[in-house]
Amino acid sequence: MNFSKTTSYSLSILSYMSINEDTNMSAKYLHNKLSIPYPYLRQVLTNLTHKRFIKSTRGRTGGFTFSMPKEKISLADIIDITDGLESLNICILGFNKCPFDKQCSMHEVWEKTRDSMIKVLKETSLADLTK
Amino acid sequence: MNFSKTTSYSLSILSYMSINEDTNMSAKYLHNKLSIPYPYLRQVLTNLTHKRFIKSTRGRTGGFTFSMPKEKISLADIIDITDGLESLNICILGFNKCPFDKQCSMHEVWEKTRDSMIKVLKETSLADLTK
DNA sequence: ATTAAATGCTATAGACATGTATCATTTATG
DNA sequence: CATAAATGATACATGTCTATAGCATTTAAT
Ligand code: FES
Ligand code: FES
Repeated sequence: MNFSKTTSYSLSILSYMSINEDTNMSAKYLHNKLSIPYPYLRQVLTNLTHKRFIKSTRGRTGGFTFSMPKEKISLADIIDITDGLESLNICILGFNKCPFDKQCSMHEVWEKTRDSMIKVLKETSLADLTK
Repeated sequence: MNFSKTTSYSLSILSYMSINEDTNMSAKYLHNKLSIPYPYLRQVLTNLTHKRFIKSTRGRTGGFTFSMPKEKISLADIIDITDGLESLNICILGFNKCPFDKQCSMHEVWEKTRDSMIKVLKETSLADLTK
């Protein structure tokens, strides 16, 4: 499993932005705050804009703001932009199919974990993070 | 986190071999049984030999056998050959450092999980897998 | 002896995720 | 209007993990 950088960056960005919902933040500003490589950050911001989580303003004082209430954005929603929660539906030891007929030795503990994680991801909104 | 292919293959190979501890198995045979790409499998087998988990016999009827009792090989030992258990010591959401002062929202559930997983990996030996 | 079939060794190729660069367009400011 | 500073869009570079290839060496079988 494990989430891609793009997903991590998306989470960082939106989490950080949710601190000040109504403030317009530029890519440059976010770059300084979050230490994400500037050109990569730009890409991710564009992507988040396309996916309608945030909206952009162009021009000299341009930047990004939320385009929907942060209560309505769950961490799962953000992960679904790129990796998707399905990326958790794999054998943690990396077997596509167990060499035995039964499940691998990590299956039980991993299955429980996965369920807990998905639950948390679905139930946690950006608004919750700042509480 | 998540384990590399090399680690998965190592686990598959040794798990499979542990079914018949005293049988000499060739790379070709294992390739047919485990569907691991032959040249990659060769690499991994060489590596496992260097690390003394198995020993090789060269020549026409050559192959690989365990060089230590399978009761003494834990899954953690195998993972330590390549990725190491330390690969689990990361933020599951991919933050190197939380953008907030506090831990990320997945921290608690992930920490518990990680502990459980490490426990299982350390306590499970190859011998246990065939019970 | 010769051949076939195995491992030892190591260099090279490919695929994919990550990161960079460039130019066009928009808009506030003076 | 001219400039500066922002986003839009997209192509390119880099790095890393995964996979392949090739030749040398060893040994059993004929
Ligand atoms: S078979 Fe490995 S986690 Fe389910
Ligand atoms: S800070 Fe994310 S798992 Fe600990």
